[in-house]
Amino acid sequence: MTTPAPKPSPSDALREAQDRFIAVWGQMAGAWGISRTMAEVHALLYISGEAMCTDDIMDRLEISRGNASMSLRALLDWNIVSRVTKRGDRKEYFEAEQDVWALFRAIVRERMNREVDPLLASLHEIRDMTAKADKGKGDELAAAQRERIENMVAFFETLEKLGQRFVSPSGKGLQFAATMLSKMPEFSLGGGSKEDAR
Amino acid sequence: MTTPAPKPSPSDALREAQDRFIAVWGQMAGAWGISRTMAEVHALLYISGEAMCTDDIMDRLEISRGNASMSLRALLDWNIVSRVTKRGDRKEYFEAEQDVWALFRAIVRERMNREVDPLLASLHEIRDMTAKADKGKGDELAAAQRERIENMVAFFETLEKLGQRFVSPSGKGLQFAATMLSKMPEFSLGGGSKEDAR
DNA sequence: TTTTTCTTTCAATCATTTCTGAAAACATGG
DNA sequence: CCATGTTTTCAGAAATGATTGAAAGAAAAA
Repeated sequence: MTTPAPKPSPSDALREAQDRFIAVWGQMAGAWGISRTMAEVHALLYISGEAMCTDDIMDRLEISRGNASMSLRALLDWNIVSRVTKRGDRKEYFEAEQDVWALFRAIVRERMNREVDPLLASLHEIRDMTAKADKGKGDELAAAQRERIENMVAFFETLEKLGQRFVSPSGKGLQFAATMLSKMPEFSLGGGSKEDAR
Repeated sequence: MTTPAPKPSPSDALREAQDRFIAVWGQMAGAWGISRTMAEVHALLYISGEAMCTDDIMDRLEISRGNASMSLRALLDWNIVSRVTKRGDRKEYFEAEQDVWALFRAIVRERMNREVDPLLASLHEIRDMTAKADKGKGDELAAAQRERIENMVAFFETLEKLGQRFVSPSGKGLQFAATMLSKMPEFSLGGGSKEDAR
């Protein structure tokens, strides 16, 4: 026999739950900024918890070899999935990060690099362009526009720093802070006089 | 003369900066989960700081009337842009929220409603499916899968609560916390023994 | 080296999303 | 009521993005 100890296959109920999970995760693809299939591959690897090879994935998700290969490659780029090799087996296997917080740290890290950093760079340039126009002469419009950009820059600089915190090794600290913050019953800081729920 | 006090038009430099801003913001569209044009319309309204009518926007962005109308409607749905009317003018004008933090609170609010809430609902169902399969008998696979979903659920419940905080009127508090957190030189909480950068 | 097994690439195809433009709907003033 | 100015809708066109499949590339085994 070729498979002396075949991996135990999940019961039907389990597999059905997996399928739901994969579908749901696939729908969120847009939110993570990745393609549907990529998300589905990740979902499969995460929920099954085991290392799978390209063919396993192709079969289970009914996608082409090319698609599977490209999706896996992209997931590797995102540092969300890693390669593993099995002794005496030529194929490559893939497994997903199992720590949920680590997973989201990786996602945040990538999105910071791909989106926030370039945005911030552009915003700085735009601020300089506007500031130049504002130079000296009291141009109402220029001054106001400059302020609007300034505000935007300030926001993203805060976001950037927060992101770095979350992503860095001390990110565990932020994780802790987030958990606390989400659990605390209520708190108020500084200014609020009358607060009304919208 | 029909326009006795025409609005002062921005200098070329200013307008060029606006164009850059619009383009950059348009590229971020994917990140906010809206279409490119929608983002550009918002960018234009934000950076110009003034209320504009549909034709102004069509002309400036070179888009069709239909597109402008649909984008504006969507921006209104997101509570990111509001209608204003000018006395003695039949047209409708639109202006963007100018408070950057309020803008992002609105975005977070929408995304929570559209994405996180449904996801969490599905996740709960999936957890129950898996839990049922795990019922009683000590099925290794089921137990492990159940735990993976449990972790995911826990993460999104934390996210959900954090989001509610940020979005709620007391969100100003979180804004404050975020600003502090991003400025603080360094801090450590709880466990960290040896932390290493990856 | 040659064969075998597995992986990657990419042009063509397919699917989805976005945009247009013209028509319909709506509103206001005469 | 009609005329006029304005906004919305929506079927089809265009653009963009995802997927396939077959061929080329790599790497190990024979």
